[in-house]
Amino acid sequence: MGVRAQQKEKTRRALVDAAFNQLSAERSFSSLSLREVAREAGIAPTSFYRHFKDMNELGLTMVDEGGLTLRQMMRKGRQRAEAGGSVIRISVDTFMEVLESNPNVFRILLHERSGTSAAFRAAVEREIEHFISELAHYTEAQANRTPVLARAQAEALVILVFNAGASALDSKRSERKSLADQLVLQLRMVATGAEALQHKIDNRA
Amino acid sequence: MGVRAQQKEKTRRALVDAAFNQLSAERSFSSLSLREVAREAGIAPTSFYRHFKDMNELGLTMVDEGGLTLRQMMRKGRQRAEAGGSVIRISVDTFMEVLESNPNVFRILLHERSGTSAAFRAAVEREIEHFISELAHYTEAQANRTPVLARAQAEALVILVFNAGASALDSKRSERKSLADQLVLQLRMVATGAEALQHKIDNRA
DNA sequence: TAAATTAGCGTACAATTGTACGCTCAACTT
DNA sequence: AAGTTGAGCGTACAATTGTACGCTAATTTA
Repeated sequence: MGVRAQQKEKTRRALVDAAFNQLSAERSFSSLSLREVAREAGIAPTSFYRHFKDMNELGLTMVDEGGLTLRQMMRKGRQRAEAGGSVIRISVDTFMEVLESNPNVFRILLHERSGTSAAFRAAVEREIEHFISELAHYTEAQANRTPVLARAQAEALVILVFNAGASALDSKRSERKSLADQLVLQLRMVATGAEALQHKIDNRA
Repeated sequence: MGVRAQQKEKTRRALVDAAFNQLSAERSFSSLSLREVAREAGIAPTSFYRHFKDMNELGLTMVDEGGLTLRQMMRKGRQRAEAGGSVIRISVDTFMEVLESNPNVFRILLHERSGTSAAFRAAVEREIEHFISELAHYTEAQANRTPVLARAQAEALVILVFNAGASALDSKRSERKSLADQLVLQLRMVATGAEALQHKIDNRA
């Protein structure tokens, strides 16, 4: 890569990083301004357009990147689980760790999921869909579920995890432990229920 | 109530209604401007302050009102259920109807739940808490659950319903049916799972 | 009836925003 | 070596925003 392209990439990263940096519990993506982001990235407002068509394009990039980051971290966690132990427990724990180290990555997904841009909502949904189908395939094979059931179960699990994540963002570390416990209980509930429903179907056949 | 107070109340309503009106899939509360709301309500921007300290106060009012509306409609639906039939199925159906007739009421709750104002998030959480505890008490009595279990179950149910509501807002009517079916399946999953976990506890004792 | 209150208005202002336009100059291509 | 490209800049402008301030006129209170 030439010197020029390298520098451009660097600036682009600075923009993305600046935007992620400005996210917080009090600041959503849609409240960021092009000028502020450019300022923090150290370039003139108008130079922003050399990298993104508009703020939306930046945002969608962030969603994609964020989803990828999250999935990678969760996958790493799952490898840890293969050494033995409850998959549910370990997954919840890694999730909570990810949340702690990358709150803004999770924040943008969480917020834009119910945001005002259809494109954003779709992008987030796509990311979540990755989680769901990964999980669905896992349970379909592992627990011998009907595809429909596996899908419904996986979706429920992911939703519950995301929801707990949202609560966790708003709570002190001391409260997070019981939050995680409650989440584990709920996930077991779903897993057990799916198991039972599956048996009912199997016996009927 | 005097003529004066009556007129004031009327204007206040106009403001709240105007704000609800301006909500849409593309427009969240935080993107509304004081001026626009005042314009639609037919008053001067500065007159807004005669009714609310600022936009936040308006928004919190809307969340409270919205939560109340939702609960009332759901309660009405539950009465219908008492005539017989699956509680889950009927609740899901009424929920979907509520969603169709009052999308913006649901929208503000959904959006501000993961919004940028701690006060808003807390207000929404309070409203959701109403749903959860109502439901928890119901199952605790009805199905003889441990309080902890009843609580976890109720929370899971509500979360899943809310989540499906969010999806429903984004889908055409034709897709809503299968969405409702999937939701029912998930709710049964949780109910069945809770039942099983409860038995496990009971037998251990 | 006289005095006090107050909903609503109009004017005004400082901030901030997105972005159009044209320039520069370093990097790249031929 | 000569010519082209394009990242980044500075200036400029029109919109829109929240809100301070003081007035009017109708209702309420005394």
